[in-house]
Amino acid sequence: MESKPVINEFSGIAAKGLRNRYIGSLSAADAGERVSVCGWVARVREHGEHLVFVDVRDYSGIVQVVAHSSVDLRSEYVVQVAGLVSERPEGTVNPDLATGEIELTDTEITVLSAAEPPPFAIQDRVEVDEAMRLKFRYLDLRRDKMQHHLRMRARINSAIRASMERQGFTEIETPLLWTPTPEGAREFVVPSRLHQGSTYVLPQSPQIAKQLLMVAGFDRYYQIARCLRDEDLRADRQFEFTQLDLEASFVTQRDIMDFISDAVIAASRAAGISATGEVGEISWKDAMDRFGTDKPDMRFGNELIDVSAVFSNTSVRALSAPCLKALVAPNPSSLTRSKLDDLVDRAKGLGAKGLLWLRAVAGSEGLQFESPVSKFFTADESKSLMDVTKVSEGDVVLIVGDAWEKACHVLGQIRLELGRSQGDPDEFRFVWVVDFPLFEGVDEQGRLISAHHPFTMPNEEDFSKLESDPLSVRSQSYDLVLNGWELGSGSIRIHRADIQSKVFASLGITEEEAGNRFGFLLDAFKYGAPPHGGFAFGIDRLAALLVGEDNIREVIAFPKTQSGADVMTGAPKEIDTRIWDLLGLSVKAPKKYLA
RNA sequence: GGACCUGUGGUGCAGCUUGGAGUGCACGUCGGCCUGUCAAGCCGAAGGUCGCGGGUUCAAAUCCCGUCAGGUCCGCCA
Repeated sequence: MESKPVINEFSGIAAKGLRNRYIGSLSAADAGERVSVCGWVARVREHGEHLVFVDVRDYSGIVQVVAHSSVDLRSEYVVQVAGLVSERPEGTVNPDLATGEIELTDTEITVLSAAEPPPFAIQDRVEVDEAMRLKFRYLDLRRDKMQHHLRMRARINSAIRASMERQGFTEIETPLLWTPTPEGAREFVVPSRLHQGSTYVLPQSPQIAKQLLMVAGFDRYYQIARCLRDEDLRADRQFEFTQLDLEASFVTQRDIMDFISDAVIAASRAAGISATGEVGEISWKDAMDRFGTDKPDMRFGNELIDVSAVFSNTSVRALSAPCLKALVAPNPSSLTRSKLDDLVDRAKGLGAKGLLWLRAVAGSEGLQFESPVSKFFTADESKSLMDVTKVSEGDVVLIVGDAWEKACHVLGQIRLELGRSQGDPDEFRFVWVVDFPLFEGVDEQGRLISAHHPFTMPNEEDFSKLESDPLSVRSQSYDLVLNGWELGSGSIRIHRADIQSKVFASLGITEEEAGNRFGFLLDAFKYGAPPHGGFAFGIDRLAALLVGEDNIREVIAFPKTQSGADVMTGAPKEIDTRIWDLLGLSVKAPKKYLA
């Protein structure tokens, strides 16, 4: 994508010291003025010793500097150039350059710092291996694209802060050295020197701290917070990430959703995206039914269709399943036999027993299905399948039969795979996913598992089912999704001891266990806890999507590789035995040296 | 823990299917020429542990096994 420089409004006056202008601010209107700029040599074009062009770059732009004697300048030298802004001679204007109407003449060039040839060209158009980019991140970041992305991210942050402040939120910092909680994601452990054998952990989120702030009476708290999770990395996941974290008291779910919607729309505007429209809304059940995922990409259709009823009396074994989901594939002509076989493998890889495909072709008696299984269909089944899927000639229908959630999930993944190219990269479809189940299932010991966390308030209409039918209880929790990426989630919290006890009981958490794990929070709730709820969304993800990237590394200055290494610093590194001693720890032989 | 893709002068790539001398392209670097270029142009030169280790073979960048690094995904993760 094209990256335009993000020039802060005050650029023009901010230039001081060794320069009085930013390069991108120069234009024909400045002709005749002597200016001083600083930057890096982007390119030297020497036409003999009497005419040399030097392109000098700062983050805001590039300008052509003219010299009439040989210069000892190479790429990436850091220079200060004093010169006269001059309109270019007739016929030499460069329309591809923002400063293409002018050049600096009568110049005095000072080398502030010489530079070795860089290991790769500092140009957007040069693709560089990821490991190389990360090893020389300071050079990678010098490129226009990365300059643009990080400066845009700063603007997004700023817009989010402004939105929060406008809505009456107070920014409060919470500890990085937190207490271990035997919950969910793996925590980064920080051994204590003063309390040997004990540790702090780095927070996975400020969840508990912000609820305590509610008890404390800070009724609208927010923080742009670093969070850390020791889980395997992905394109949208780093160990460290940044969230807009907020919590508010005396509010409903709707209030929280409005606060957040305001912030993300403001962030989008800051990123130059105006056409976001309203934030949509869909229930979790609908999202699963129609898109096969709780984070639907709603930029394109091809929704899943329930065809269970069509084959309720089928003799085909593959179709005898609790739930049958169908998808009319986009671009059916591209689905060759081998592509279809790949899809079958993909479906199996996702845990499905199989994937049936049927192609609608013109036959002697109108449209008919062509497929390895279609001959086992009754005429009624064929007809009814055509009706419900609304196929026309050439279409391919894909069917997965399984338990409801599995069938939805598998076909939802296939939908994404086939439809991804249909999503308009310039469209931003924010959507709230609401009415999540309170429990996502049961563990090996038959205990219910929290879908969000154990303080999530059940939907009031479902209170009565907590004991009788807990899996059908909906929670007051909500996710924000953008173009198929989960940006974040939140919930209204339980602030009443009686409801909390019931939920703990459902989760198989005893009073004693609850006390051990969350004692200080439960204690706090005894002293007057306001009804409260909150939300947190990933700014890395939001920023990546808003600048058109599909990997959050592109909006993080110094990210880790997928194996969690920093190839620039070499972290993580083994440390000296003395440091372990100081912490009262010893280390077994590193795993890689064990047989 | 698992699946797949990638690794070849400083950079990006081709070569690998079907083994035959480190072969090729573009950029960069170094030297020379060049007074209006802007991814300047022209001429010339230097630059290689084909990620690493092992195997097969008369012969391996190429085939096989292992391993390391980077990436995408599953598991994991809100």
